[in-house]
Amino acid sequence: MLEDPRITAMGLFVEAFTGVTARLNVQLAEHGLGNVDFEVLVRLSRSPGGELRMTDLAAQTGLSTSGVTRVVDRLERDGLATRRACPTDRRGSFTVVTAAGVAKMHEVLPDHLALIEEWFTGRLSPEALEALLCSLRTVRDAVRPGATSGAATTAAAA
Amino acid sequence: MLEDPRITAMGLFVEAFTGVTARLNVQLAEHGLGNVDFEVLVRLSRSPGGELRMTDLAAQTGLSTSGVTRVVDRLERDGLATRRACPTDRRGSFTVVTAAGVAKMHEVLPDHLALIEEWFTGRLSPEALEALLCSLRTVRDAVRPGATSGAATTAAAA
DNA sequence: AGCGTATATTTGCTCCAGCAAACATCTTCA
DNA sequence: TGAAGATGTTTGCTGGAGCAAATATACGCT
Repeated sequence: MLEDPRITAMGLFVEAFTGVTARLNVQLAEHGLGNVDFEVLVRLSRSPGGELRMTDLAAQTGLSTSGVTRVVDRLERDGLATRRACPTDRRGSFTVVTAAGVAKMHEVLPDHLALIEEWFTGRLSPEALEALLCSLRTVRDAVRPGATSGAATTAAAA
Repeated sequence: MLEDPRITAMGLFVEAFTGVTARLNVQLAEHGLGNVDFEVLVRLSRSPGGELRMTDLAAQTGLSTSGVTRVVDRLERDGLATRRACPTDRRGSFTVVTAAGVAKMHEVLPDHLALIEEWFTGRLSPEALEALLCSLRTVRDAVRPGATSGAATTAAAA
């Protein structure tokens, strides 16, 4: 049972994924960012107005709401984002990426993209990559029903 | 730059992987296991004699050595593994899976395999799965040079 | 208007993992 | 033999993330 092909498949998934992210995290750490912080900044930067509700961030990232609170605390401490009160619902907050946050993205992204290519996308033929992404999309859609944050992602990919 | 296909590809990788592992972790948690604990138990169970050096566990799992110390502490506390002094090198320890540990595996694995199939392997056609695994193997080999723990894994897959 | 429930965010507490230092033992080489 | 350095494991400390409770606000119904 321990040699079941499903275990093997999952093991490969784990090793490939953790291996790639470990490489990327090294670079992010050099810029003083954790992977979570980076993901949040990317999502903010992609959003119209550069802002998102805390709740939406939680849904998109898969963090708990308290997790989001603390990520945004860090970003705010480092001047990369700010909170803005929601005008129509006084319970809510927007997180807004600052100019410094945008600048940080421009500083980090080129190398980041190069690393993704070096360790992931560039290792596969265009056809293999296309097939891989298609399969990953299938799995993602199964496993993350509400993640229509991916709507933007998916649209961009199409 | 934020819409770069490489970002999109990586995003898909992240979402698919974290989505699947989140599903699996729910089940493991029901049995009182963290994903790390489970991985260690699997690797021990697969090894001849059901034992591995702490250092080898660290290399195979990607944990730090102190991380391994504490995982094994937990397993030992729960009776699922034991330490055995290395007879030829008094600095070293083996971690040995106990009968209870093996029993736990037999208790957990069937459902675990079913979940892998439900959320991952079963979502793809056999050809697509084969292609996916091939690509993942390519990436894994690039990104984890020494991970010849995968030797066992790879051999089993072949 | 006013009560009860639902929703958005934060805070307190706890667990888990990494790093660096401590410690024990081994190895090498003079 | 006996130091100096290498290697295997554990320990102290810190930061990050989740859960559940606290807080603030909104909404619905009478």
